Amino acid sequence: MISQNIKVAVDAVVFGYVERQLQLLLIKQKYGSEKNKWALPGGFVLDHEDLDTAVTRELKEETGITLAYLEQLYTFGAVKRDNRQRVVSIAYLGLINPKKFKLTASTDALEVGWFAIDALPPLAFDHQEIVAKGLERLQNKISYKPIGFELLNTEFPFSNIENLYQTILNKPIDRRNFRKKLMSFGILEETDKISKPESGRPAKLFRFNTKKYKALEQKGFHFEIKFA
Amino acid sequence: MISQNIKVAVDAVVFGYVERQLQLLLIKQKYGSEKNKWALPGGFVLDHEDLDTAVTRELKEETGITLAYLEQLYTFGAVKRDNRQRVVSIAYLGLINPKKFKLTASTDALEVGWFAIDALPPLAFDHQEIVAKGLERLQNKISYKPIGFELLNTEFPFSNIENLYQTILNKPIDRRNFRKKLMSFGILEETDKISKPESGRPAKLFRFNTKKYKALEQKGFHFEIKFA
DNA sequence: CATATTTTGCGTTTAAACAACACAAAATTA
DNA sequence: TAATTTTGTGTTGTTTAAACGCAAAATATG
Repeated sequence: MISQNIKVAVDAVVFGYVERQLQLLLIKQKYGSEKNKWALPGGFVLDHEDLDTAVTRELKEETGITLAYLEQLYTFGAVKRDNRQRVVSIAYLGLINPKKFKLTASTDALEVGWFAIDALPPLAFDHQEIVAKGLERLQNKISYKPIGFELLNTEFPFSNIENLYQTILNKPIDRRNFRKKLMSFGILEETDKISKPESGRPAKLFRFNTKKYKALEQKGFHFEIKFA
Repeated sequence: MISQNIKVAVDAVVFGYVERQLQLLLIKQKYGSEKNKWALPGGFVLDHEDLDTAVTRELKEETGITLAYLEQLYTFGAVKRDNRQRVVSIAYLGLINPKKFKLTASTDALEVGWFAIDALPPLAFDHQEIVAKGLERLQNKISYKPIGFELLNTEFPFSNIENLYQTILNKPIDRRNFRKKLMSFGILEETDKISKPESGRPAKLFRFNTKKYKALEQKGFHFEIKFA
């Protein structure tokens, strides 16, 4: 067998959405050459664990969070991306509603925090590039997969999903056409509850019906939202 | 630093298109537990080389081929995907016109060959899964990126690209609508040459204008072909 | 208490894109 | 000379997208 000296790591680009802001989960490095810099949660893969298991474990350890949505993003393997040694990192994209977990820094991390995506601190290694890739994936994917709901409460006023799309895509969309289109899919069900907003008129609460979506998908249905 | 015993490899899912058939490039393993089984070209990454460099090198070494198109596909890292030891493999998707290279097996490969995608031999490791992922990516991507041309000659009759789409998507498409749509983009230019078919009427030869496409893309143009 | 403000919740009209479909002309083969 | 294969256009009805306007329900304001 060949002799090879490459380490394998995983990193997670985890997005949250709070108060009309897209946020990114970061930790402050405790050790290493990039000590005290903010970085993506992640770490080395154990010999006996699968890649997604490794991300899940690291996230739990470093931030206390368990994701609602996780998918492999891209693998970063440039020779000099880490100056200490050769590290190939498999990046994952994760989504979570930040309200569902309290952040708890621990083992490898001094601090943990949510940062507005458009006001990130300087990041360690090539993590800026990884985040860019993650954001790009998210922006593309919400147009053809209903993953945006992972970022919201189970029950939400329609304006929430509408604002979420505008925030993530960073452009205005027509409320009326958006609502018509989304409702036409039949994957949102109306609850009998009403929101109590801080200002303005109360709104019906909706719920994303995962079962219905899966069933439709099975029948060849293809979620897709286009924007003017 | 953590002690870790994982090897990093790359594998290539390389597609070719010949005579209305989608083909896959395979090599017959010379060594190892999967000796004499067919497998994807690939191998271990050297400590000092980037991932895409590694794929390119391995492909050249094992098959003599240099790709026209290459993109990262997905990373496969299940603990037991290789029974000898832990190997994480970054898979790449490649496209080439098989006519452009003569296959030359060498160092690590007993034989090299093109196989019709719907008549593959049993594959080593989890390579079947990797191929499935590659095919899925190809099928999706030709709908929104003009990568199909990488599989054709520089100059080709229109029916070639039309048949290519039907073959890859494995379903019939309406010739008239397809042609109208594709021509409307203005990224195909007509040459003054005429094909000499083996049967039927001669046809104008077209050429994909990469420059024009890149320019349009810059201006926000989005290649997309939908099918009835 | 009346009025302004915010936000919700529809609905219409026009333009563009898609889907479905037919037939004649240019070559080769029989 | 006729049959076969393949090319190369159209047209029309249907669906979807784009661009709009406005009234009602609540809260905030003076």
